Amino acid sequence: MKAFHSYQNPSLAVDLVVFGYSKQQLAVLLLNRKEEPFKDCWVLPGAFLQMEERFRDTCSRVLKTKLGMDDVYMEQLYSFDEPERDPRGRAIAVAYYALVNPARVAISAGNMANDVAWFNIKELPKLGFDHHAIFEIALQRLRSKIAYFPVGFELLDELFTMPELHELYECILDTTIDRRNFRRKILDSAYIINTGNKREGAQNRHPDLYKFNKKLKKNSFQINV
Amino acid sequence: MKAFHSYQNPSLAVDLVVFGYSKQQLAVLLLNRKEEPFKDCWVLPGAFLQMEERFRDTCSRVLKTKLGMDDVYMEQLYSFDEPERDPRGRAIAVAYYALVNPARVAISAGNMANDVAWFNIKELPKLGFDHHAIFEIALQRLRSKIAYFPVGFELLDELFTMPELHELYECILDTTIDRRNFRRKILDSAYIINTGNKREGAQNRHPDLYKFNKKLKKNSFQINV
DNA sequence: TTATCTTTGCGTCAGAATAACACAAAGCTT
DNA sequence: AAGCTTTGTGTTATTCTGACGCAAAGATAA
Repeated sequence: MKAFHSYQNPSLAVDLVVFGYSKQQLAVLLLNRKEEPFKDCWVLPGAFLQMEERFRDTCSRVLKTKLGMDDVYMEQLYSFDEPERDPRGRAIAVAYYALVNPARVAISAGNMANDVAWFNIKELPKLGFDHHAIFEIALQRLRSKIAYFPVGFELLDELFTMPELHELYECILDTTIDRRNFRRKILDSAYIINTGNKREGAQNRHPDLYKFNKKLKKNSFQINV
Repeated sequence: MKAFHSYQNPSLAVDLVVFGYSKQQLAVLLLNRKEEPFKDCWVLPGAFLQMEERFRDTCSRVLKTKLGMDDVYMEQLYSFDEPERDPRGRAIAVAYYALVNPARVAISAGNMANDVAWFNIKELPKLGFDHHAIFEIALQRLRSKIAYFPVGFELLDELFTMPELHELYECILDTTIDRRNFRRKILDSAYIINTGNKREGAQNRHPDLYKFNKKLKKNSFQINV
């Protein structure tokens, strides 16, 4: 990262909006910057592209170093090019969003201290650079995507119950959805499969455990908001 | 464009998929390359980012020089980073798609000769670089977008008839749509306004002339394929 | 002028999809 | 065993959709 300013071409970085769902809350992973500019500000994790590295590889590298994670679902979001977005000079950012299950993530001890943290999306701090705009677009994309395509299970355990999936949707879409109508739509789409087992130790009636159906019957459904 | 290879950062270009609709055909604008690599191949128009230039500005510059056009509807599509996509070296392309009304376009005389041309999307030549992949993604995006959001009028004259809009949809979605059901859906969405005038000189019954409604009642509709 | 044809505008109707809601079974607590 | 909460499974009224009929407007030809 020695020559940040290339005189010919803008610098090229990847910024990541990492969503995690835990305890009925949607959270995003932020990093506390230790350098100027935006020292001590919270920002999205990111990195400059290395030679011969693809966007996806850069993302994986960040996820591995910051979170110790492999095999994360991610999708390209948008490329940001406002000339003033980085006070150091012209910098292009290709934004990706990722979905992870925080339960499976071991944030490395070194970072755990206080420079990496999950924030509830409704209680975000002020973010450095243009990262708030990036976050907003990511949230918007996640919301529209989850309404018609099965990405929700990326945020849940391998086995999950119908109420858990239902709560996830209500949380992400920030609305109430009729439990019974939701159930019908999801089951009709064959997006999930009933394993026949039940979640033991639940509070009252033990709900059925489902898993994601890798071969979808329909390739889409529609949860209206 | 002197230093194509920046040793630190990949070169950064914009590629444009320009769609035009004319004579009941959807066409895309291609350029015949005069230099290596891919000399004499058809490619998407594009340009390298200049200092302090934003993606959108680069697009406008290309549209202005190649087509003599201003004020074109465009939208960012995706950023391409395959290391092998440009044989000269690492090159990132930010792809945009644009919608124009060819009737309003005067391709400048110099280019008109034989290096810029419209191609029906069903009769595309072999394209240089990874431009076929870019085109495919653009077409896919246009199709999904037009099915739920009013972008079609960008391809038509300011005043248009219901049969014209209907044909546009059938052409882009590459399917047949019941004329009467289409009419109902579009009118229900309040996406267009009946001007009260009729297209004179039409073959038989003179159809009503509509215009785009800038203040939409509903912000979406759904034309199913 | 009248008959005929094509195109366009408007309406109907059966079936599907949806929203709102009732109810019972399963598992806790007392 | 009674009462509570949670979960699974209906039911019903309404809306939406797809398939289609029909008449008005304009052109053409007898």
